[in-house]
Amino acid sequence: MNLALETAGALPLYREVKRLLTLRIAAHEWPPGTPLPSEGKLGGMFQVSIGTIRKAIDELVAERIVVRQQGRGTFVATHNPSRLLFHFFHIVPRKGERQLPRTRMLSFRRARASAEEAQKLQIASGEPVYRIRNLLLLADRPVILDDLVLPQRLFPDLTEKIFTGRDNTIYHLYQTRYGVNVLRTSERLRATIAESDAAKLLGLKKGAPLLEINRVALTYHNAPVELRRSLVDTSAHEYFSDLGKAER
Amino acid sequence: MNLALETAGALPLYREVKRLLTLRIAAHEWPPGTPLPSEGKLGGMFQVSIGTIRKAIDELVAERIVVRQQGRGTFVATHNPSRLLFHFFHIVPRKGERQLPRTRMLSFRRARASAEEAQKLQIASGEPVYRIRNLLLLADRPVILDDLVLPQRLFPDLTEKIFTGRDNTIYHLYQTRYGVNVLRTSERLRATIAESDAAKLLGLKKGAPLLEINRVALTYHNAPVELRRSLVDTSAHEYFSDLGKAER
DNA sequence: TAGTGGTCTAGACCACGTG
DNA sequence: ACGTGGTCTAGACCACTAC
Repeated sequence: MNLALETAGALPLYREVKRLLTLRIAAHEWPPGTPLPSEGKLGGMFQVSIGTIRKAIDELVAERIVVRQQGRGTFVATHNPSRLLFHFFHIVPRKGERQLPRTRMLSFRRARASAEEAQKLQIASGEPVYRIRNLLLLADRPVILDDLVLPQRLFPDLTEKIFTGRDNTIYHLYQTRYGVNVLRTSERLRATIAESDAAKLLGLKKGAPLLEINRVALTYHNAPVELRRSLVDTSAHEYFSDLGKAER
Repeated sequence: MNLALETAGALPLYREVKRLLTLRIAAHEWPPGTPLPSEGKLGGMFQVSIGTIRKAIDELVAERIVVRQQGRGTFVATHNPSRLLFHFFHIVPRKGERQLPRTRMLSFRRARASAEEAQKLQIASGEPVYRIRNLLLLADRPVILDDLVLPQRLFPDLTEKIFTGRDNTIYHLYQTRYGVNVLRTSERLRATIAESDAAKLLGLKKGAPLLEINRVALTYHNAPVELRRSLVDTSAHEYFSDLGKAER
């Protein structure tokens, strides 16, 4: 009964429902933290059975776009500290419990995207970007040096003050102030050697080994929204990767 | 209608079906590569509806224990090269297509598990293990130095000859000869510095940066079956991690 | 043509959270 | 008590594979 849908071209009904739901979530019709209409109501809206709605939402749950809570409803995912800790922050102590870092901004500049950055961010070469350098502390010791590149277009009025003033995570800021919801990341890691400036900031000798992480953060429809290069002192911490648990 | 199941203790029916299927797969009732009975037949065997069977198999598919093929059947997963390449081998060229490595064994020894190894492998300290050192080549150049630790109990008659003689991947050998099916891995990464022996084997200067990967390979019920420490020359290669696509 | 998995429906009942 | 998601069922039809 795809009365209201029809637009589909050989796409299974539940995929079409999923596509429409994702579009409306991305358009902030239901902002992060708010509940979707109940499954029954969605079935009425789209003129499909509740089973089809459930199958569509099943996939949104698997992609962490929404979160189900029995007895309460289905909610658009938000950037709370625990989500950040488990899905986006992979640096853990070699011994002991994982913890969230404190951030200290070192610099905030406006610049233009290099050809390589533009390609990775899927913007035009030379488009305005922010370049931000942060030092991340774990247990009050500097462990990570982050260099971020953000398209100015996505974060129009971002200032050093706004960035520093937040009392929550960076991705929470992107989400609440700019409606940019980071859903997943793609990372490439390699070993490198501390240059003099990184060594100084991390309290290491020049030539010490560092873990370099090049990250692209992605939002709905896998659109890139942030580049991040992290240099990590792995003398007391590690990068944790629990792959294959159930990806797609 | 849980006539034949009953054993469940507040466990949803489809989870109980999944548990029983996993047990029987792990017991090699249906070896890797063979099809399960059809969904209809399984429904009859367990006295549940086909929808419940499908939900159980859905989760087995998500965990890559089985693979569905429309029109053919549902098959127990096997270690073919493409599966290895995409799920278990994360080293990719910084530029260019990913490729499978060639392996050259450097040493094969029988030894006893250290306390730390025993703990990670969930065996008794001092239990017999194999220690194997391999050099992995990509595009005919040495890139990875692997040190493996395997419990002898799981691989009773393993010899250097068997290990070297295989013309397939290591995990394929575990599976076909010993019925040990590696399903997922848990890895911890850090940056380190090449010692003299590693440097020599990888064709690097002593003190060059290396990516160190400590892996635990897991089979059904998350039982550990192999420890592996890899040292990777990341001057021309990287570790690729596409996290958050849809894990659980 | 027969058998397999893939989609979709409709309805019953359970478990949980809130008032 | 009510509304939410969670489980389970039964049956129809479609799409693909093999013979």
